Amino acid sequence: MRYVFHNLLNLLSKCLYTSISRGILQKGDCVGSDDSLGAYFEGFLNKKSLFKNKKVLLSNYCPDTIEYREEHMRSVAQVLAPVLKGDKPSNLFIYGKTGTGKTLVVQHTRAELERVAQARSLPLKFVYLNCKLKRVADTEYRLIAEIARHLGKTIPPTGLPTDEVYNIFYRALEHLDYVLLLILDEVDQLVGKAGDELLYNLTRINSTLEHAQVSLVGISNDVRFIDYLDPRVKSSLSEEEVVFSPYNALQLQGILNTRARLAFTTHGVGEGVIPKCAAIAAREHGDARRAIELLRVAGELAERENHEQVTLEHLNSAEHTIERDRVVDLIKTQPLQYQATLYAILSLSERRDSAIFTGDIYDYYSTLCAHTHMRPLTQRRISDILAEFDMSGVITAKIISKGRYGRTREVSVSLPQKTHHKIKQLLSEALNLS
DNA sequence: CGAGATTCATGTGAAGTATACCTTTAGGCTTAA
DNA sequence: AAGCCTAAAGGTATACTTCACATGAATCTCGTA
Repeated sequence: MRYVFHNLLNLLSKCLYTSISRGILQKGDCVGSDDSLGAYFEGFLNKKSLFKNKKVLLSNYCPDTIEYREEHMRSVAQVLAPVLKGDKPSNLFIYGKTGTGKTLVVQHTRAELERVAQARSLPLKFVYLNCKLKRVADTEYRLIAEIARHLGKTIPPTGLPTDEVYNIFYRALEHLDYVLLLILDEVDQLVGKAGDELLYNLTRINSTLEHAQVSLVGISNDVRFIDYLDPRVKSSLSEEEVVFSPYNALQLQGILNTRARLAFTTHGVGEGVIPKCAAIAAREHGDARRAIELLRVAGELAERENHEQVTLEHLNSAEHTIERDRVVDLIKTQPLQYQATLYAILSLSERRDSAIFTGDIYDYYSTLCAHTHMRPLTQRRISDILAEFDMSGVITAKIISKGRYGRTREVSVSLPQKTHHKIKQLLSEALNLS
């Protein structure tokens, strides 16, 4: 009971936070005294909005048709279709860089299947999980527990033996008597942390189940990921494969145009904004999600400044805001010790131009801990934390040997200067530094 | 001069520990017959 | 006697620590030309 409550609280604070970072509530938005507040709201309501329908530009929006992905849709649908006849479809594996429409295509197919299945009351159940989410689905126990929760079981966050969780999961499945389609987004992250035994277990489930059937849909950003797997897992997981290639600038433009038409008022978007937006995203390996986000943030900026149109300037400032928001989101949710480590790295990196090594970071971190009366973690642990930051892309760490002078990680921050400052400030607040 | 040994600072794996949480069980208390 | 509550016992996952060994190129050493 207590942890249910806890989860709820967590969820609430997350919601609040995301609305702030998305610019729905702006920290600086408050106006003068209470008297003027009413007037402000009136004005806000009367103000003509640039947006016709902003939802279209949010990252969780699912369009009716997905442009330039018809073939992929068809392949995915082909693989999953047998589910409608109550057969177990082949396991499916999907690769592609971020923002190439993988998740979108899968979600879309899933929604369609669900619709058809519901209309004919077919025994079909989907579970979609993003394995990257920290403290949700990043270990074997948590993943299985999370799936079981989707099947209507309550599982404590810790305390049960893992086999027991498996058993609960099996029983829930048998009970359901369904075909279960398990969609694991960003599996590479999971396997990196929890090993591939977990996937092996999942692929083997069917042989122990009598009534229910499970099919896996794995989604990965890393194309080489499949090579690291145990051959047994590899062969059964990728019975079918679909590869998503990045969008080119022209396609991005097409996508943006469609969305913009839905989202903005007729003359809401200025000349050349969309091509520029597409160009920026194409430069970053054709990430459509970013392109759309960019457009949205630019629109929000324009609106806040009471502009009639989104202009190129808005686009430019949006580019900075976005990168920051992404990293801020990531960092805000990190545990305190991680934040302290990152703060140490940032401080060191602005203090000097030469490379930073693990030892320096640890020294700085230690004094930082002494300052804030935190119990410092050991160097061993910091080493692991650095490796994790490297994985998530906030820093770049390369293990180098300095010969006589030992072996270490050569760390550099992969953030633009402007972001760098903001983040550091944010961290110093979080750490209660003055 | 060059091959091999040495060295340093830290990477990395394995095992151990603390903490938070779970279920089960046993004992004590209350209640109703 | 049955039912309920509580605390203790016994168990697990996770984050972290401790211990011990692995790494790999710059540097040192020493034999040789």
